[in-house]
Amino acid sequence: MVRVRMADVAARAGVSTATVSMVLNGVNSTRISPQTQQRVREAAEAVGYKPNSVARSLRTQQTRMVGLISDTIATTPFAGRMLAGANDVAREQGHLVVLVDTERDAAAERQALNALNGQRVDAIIYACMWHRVVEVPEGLPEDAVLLDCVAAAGGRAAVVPDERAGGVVAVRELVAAGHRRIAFLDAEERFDLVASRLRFEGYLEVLAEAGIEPDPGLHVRAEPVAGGGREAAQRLLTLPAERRPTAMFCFNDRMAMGAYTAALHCGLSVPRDLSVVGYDDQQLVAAELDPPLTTVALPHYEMGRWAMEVALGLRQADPEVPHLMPCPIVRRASVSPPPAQFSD
Amino acid sequence: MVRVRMADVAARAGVSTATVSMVLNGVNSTRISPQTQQRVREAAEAVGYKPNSVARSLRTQQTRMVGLISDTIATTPFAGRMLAGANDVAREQGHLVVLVDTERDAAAERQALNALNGQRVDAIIYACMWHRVVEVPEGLPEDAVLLDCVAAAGGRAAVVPDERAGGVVAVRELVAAGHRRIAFLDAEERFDLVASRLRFEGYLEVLAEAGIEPDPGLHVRAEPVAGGGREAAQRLLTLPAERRPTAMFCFNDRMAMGAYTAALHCGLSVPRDLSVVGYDDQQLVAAELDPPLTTVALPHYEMGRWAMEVALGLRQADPEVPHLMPCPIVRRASVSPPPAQFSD
DNA sequence: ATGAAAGCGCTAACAC
DNA sequence: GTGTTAGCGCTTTCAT
Repeated sequence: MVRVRMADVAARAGVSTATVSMVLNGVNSTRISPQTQQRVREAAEAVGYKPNSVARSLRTQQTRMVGLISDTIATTPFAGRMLAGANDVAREQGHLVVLVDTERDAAAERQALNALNGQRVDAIIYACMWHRVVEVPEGLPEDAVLLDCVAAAGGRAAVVPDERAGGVVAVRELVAAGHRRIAFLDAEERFDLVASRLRFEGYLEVLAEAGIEPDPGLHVRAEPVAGGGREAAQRLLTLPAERRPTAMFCFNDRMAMGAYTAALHCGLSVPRDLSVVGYDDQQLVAAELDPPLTTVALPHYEMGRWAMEVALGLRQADPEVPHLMPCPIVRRASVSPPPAQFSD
Repeated sequence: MVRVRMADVAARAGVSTATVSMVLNGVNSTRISPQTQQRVREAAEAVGYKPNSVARSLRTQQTRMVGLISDTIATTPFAGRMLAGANDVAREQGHLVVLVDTERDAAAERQALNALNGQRVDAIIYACMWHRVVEVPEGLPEDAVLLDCVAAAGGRAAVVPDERAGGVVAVRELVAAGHRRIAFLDAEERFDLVASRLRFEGYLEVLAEAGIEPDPGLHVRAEPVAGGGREAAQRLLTLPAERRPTAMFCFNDRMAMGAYTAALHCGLSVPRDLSVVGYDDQQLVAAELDPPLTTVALPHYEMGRWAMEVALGLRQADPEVPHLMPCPIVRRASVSPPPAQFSD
């Protein structure tokens, strides 16, 4: 790669580098005659000039790069859409994103921050791959924005899914279909999932508004994977008829997948005998189940965009209150009215 | 952020910036007295000096950043492990990865290349989210490395999964269990998947080595999603007993998921009545099926590492022949010997 | 309407 | 053993 500098363009156009800089950046362009501008552009084209952003950054003190520190891009398939959202905004704004995966290792986080600060990125986003409360690493700049997590200490711009509203919309879907015995297949408490508590609140809220007395026996917990969902659903489905649920709201799509299996094993058909709503809208899963799963989508793409917009100053954020991103329901085919004998 | 420069450290330590530079970079360190070194380090610490990589890059002509251009991080959950592999190597080498998602748009690719070249990244990786033959974008540097794709025109360092060997290992697993009527649930030709042809070759190879005459009726095609797998499996399972397969090798895990459903609907149990092997080892899916799916893993992490190693010059690559990364089989619980009446 | 020149913060050849 | 100095390639103020 032959290196051609601004001086080469200047020489060829018979002007100074200052003029070339102004023309090419469209700065003070009124002050430079159209003819000169034309000449400069032609010269740049002719010599194949490509600006050197490193030099530019050194001079201007901004790099047009934003650092994105994430735990575990590796181990969840959710990362993609978050990165995509952040990346799209960055591109629209002529910025680049520098990605660092720290796998939640404190040393790696420190190293990442150093590297990013060293490269003088214009902003930093600190992302988690699932909704959490985090102790932010020491040295994370004040104006870093948190993506899919909130700071334990507070005081940070942050965006997380509106899990409570998601729980509400999920359970309302079931109530609207006529269900009254609605189970919540929750994650076990040991996983300490903030989403768990919030979605449960949403569940309770809808029962209350529908005048349904919550049945503690319908709030069951298991490991938030298919096996857990299966086992929990199994327990529920072997209950005596009058205590058995006609619908299940599952903590995530994997548990819903397990609920499908349990139903099948009990000779029940979804949604005819049992309605199911999941959470996550997991790629390549929710839509592929049989029947396709009605679920609540985690707004990863939108959160990614939001975080980048705040990072780039395109949008204001209140550091005191995390932004709650709506979780839209995705209607597919796993909900129908309850079997006749259970309707009101 | 107060900016403290090398000159500040030099002043405080009572030495020149050259000395500071040498000490802090460990260059020519023999030539500088231990006392001075000590003094410099203390001064750096005291004033909170953080090197400015931008200035360093300008001077040294290397940025310790590598660009990773990818189509669609957004739409597949496979991206993560590839990024993780690349990222890990980069970190080990003190490099940062600059990620650009172009969504396979030519204009975006051009823009990305410009931006990356402008930032003077030390290397470029061009990644696809599934195995393809691509027309590389004009302007992609000669020494860019291709990840999960090969260049139509050839002549590029590239790494892709060894799909043929993957097909072999999958089908051997079935043959070893005693199966002789093994179906291949393939993707339809219109999807134009290079993996499809290759895995089929592996399938045929194993049949040949086992002395099994391939039955064209057992090579069926469908859309490579759960619905397609289900439908294809359905067709196969309604065949007369003597022509029915006892095992299915599925193009991907989603098709295998569909095959499970079909089996269930026919009152067949996996693996007792039907053995199934998938492909991809899709995260949060293969292991969650019931029974957990035996499948062939796509070596995304390893390919990501390989590409980064080549990009950073840690490893040589022959640009004439793409590197084939092994696809290991992941044994779970979907394979067993065929039902007694079908054994030899 | 354009040019000269001073840096941005660092490294490395050369001097002493 | 350590300092001087000349850039890396660009932007921007100040002169003309």
